[in-house]
Amino acid sequence: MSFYRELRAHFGHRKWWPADTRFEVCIGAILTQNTAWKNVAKAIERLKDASALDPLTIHRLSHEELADLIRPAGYFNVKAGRLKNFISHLVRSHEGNLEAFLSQPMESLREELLSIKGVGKETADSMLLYAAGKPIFVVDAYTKRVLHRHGLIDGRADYDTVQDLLHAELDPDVELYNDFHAQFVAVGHHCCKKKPRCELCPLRGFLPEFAQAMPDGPTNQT
DNA sequence: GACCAGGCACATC
DNA sequence: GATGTGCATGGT
Repeated sequence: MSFYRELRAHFGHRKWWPADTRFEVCIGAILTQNTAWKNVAKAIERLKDASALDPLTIHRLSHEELADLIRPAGYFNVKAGRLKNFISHLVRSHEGNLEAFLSQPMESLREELLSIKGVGKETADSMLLYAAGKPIFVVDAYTKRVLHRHGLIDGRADYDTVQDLLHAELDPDVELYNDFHAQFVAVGHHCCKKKPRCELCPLRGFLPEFAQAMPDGPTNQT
């Protein structure tokens, strides 16, 4: 869709997610819940420095040790529990083998992820798209804010509504979903933060008239 | 010193 | 089912 083309032309390919391994993507997805990525990066760095960025090592750490390592990411007690929940599930159901866990079909994998306490829709979908390479669109605060600021969704639209809209508009293409979501984050950082429509916004052409055309418009041709 | 940042589970009505 | 609250650090 042209909305994506504008962003892509402005920001270039974003090459997401910022992580070296699939496991790091999963850990980052939990740590970034309601938290600035800068703080998450610090926490991940601390895990790396402690040689603790792998399932079995984290599984063996005490709650206190893990919480202390991820302290910079905030909510460290909550998140230590959530990381433990995720890894306990991985160890119990797949002997700690993340590749095996992620290689199952998307539907059952999503259901399994959502059954883990501390993994909600956004966290599950981030893991599905960016760690497992499944074609599912990640809806986060940036996605909603940018779409809302440009008149494409209602401000109170819930997760499923926004995701359904994107799925209906776009071909189920992992590369597209990957980079498109990253573009939302880029424009969210860049200029969609406080001002509804800033002068520099690469999407400034997409205002109400486009919004009206969106629901049933043929916007998914590349 | 407020206010915000790539959520989620749980309590309450 | 909708709405409110706790969780916490670090940057602006």
